[in-house]
Amino acid sequence: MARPRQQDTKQLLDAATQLFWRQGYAATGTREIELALGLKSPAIYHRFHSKHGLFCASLRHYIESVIDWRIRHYLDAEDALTGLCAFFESIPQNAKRFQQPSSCLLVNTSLERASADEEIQACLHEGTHKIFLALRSNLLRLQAQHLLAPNAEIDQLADNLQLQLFGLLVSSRLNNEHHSLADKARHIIATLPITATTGANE
Amino acid sequence: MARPRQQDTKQLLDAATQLFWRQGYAATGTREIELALGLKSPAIYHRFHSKHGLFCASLRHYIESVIDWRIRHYLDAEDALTGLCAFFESIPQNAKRFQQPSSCLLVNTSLERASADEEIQACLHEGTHKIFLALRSNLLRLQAQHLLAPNAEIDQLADNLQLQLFGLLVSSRLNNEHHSLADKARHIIATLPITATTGANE
DNA sequence: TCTATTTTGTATCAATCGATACAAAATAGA
DNA sequence: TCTATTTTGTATCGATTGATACAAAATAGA
Repeated sequence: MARPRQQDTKQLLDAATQLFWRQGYAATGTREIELALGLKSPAIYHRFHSKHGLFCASLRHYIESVIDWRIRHYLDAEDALTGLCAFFESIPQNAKRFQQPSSCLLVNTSLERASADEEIQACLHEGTHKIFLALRSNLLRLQAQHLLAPNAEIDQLADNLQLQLFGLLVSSRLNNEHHSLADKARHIIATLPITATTGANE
Repeated sequence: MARPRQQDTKQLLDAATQLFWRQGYAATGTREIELALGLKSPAIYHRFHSKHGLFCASLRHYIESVIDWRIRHYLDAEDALTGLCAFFESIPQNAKRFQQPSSCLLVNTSLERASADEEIQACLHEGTHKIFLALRSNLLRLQAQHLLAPNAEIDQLADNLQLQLFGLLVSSRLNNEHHSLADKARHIIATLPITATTGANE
């Protein structure tokens, strides 16, 4: 009943997300978006209303693809401890593999837009809360396996792991090599209050 | 021998730094800069050559004013432990006092400009290295006072404290209130490998 | 007082910004 | 085949971007 779309929405959001992730919101112009998406601006505005709308859709897409994948693949992995370690170690690994350290779109956005509107803030809150819950759930599983002290304060610990995660992501964009990213990630894992090591790590 | 300046460079850089700190580089326009500095653009360009030049000067000014002041006032304080605690606690305190959590210009910039030019990268590296050295020096003093385990790996510890500092600054712009900023700061301090408490904290 | 020097404001530049009016293109159902 | 519906491209909008040519303003030294 209508002309078919040349590119489906997923393809478009993949490209837009990459762009915003690398360059930020303000530094990314509409002409550049046209090139990356392979569509002229009227077609883009027809689907997303505005640059702001495209950005919000990209944020949501980032959470549903990148964040959710990382949670499923690492933090929710069958072996909780191995998964948690791999979660942190994947950051220096990715920075090395893809050369260009792209940090995390949520972290980048939260620092770029101090006075961000409510829609963006809601996205950021949703994404970071998902990470917090996944870390928390992972730690609870560790505790159930008696790998974590039974009196450990899981919520505080999860919150602090997220803090260190953010720090690691910031560091990944500074190529401050007094200590390598991998060392930083290793230190985060090494200082976890693990009571015994029956599993994979060390 | 010449017309005197209406505003000295320090005043100008104070204003410009505030602006870039709050809004980032790309989102800050020249008209807005004119208003904040109280000078028309030709006068600004006469002194700083370009927006990029003004930004670099602001970065350096930020390091020499904000960063150096915080190091001197907190990390280099006579009582090393009290100073270190106050250093981390000042972040939630400032976020509360000034309402608008402005994070840190170095952290903001490192995330905004992935492909930043060498001049900016050099500023970022200098600033973050200063912080690292100050943390390291503080920890060495703690160790000399036998407040830290004699076998503690100071360099790794300082690096990790900087990581957590970055995380705290990111969190200060997300008003993620699952745990308050103050709780996060308190947790950082509480997990320091302090061997004894002769001094101020707890 | 006059001149050399520096700082500042007026006015404006081309380029790009985000966004849109409008019509051509491309399909599904009648 | 024709029509209703949706997607896309051409062309372009006014506004704003970073930046500059030029002259007026304001001092110090001669």
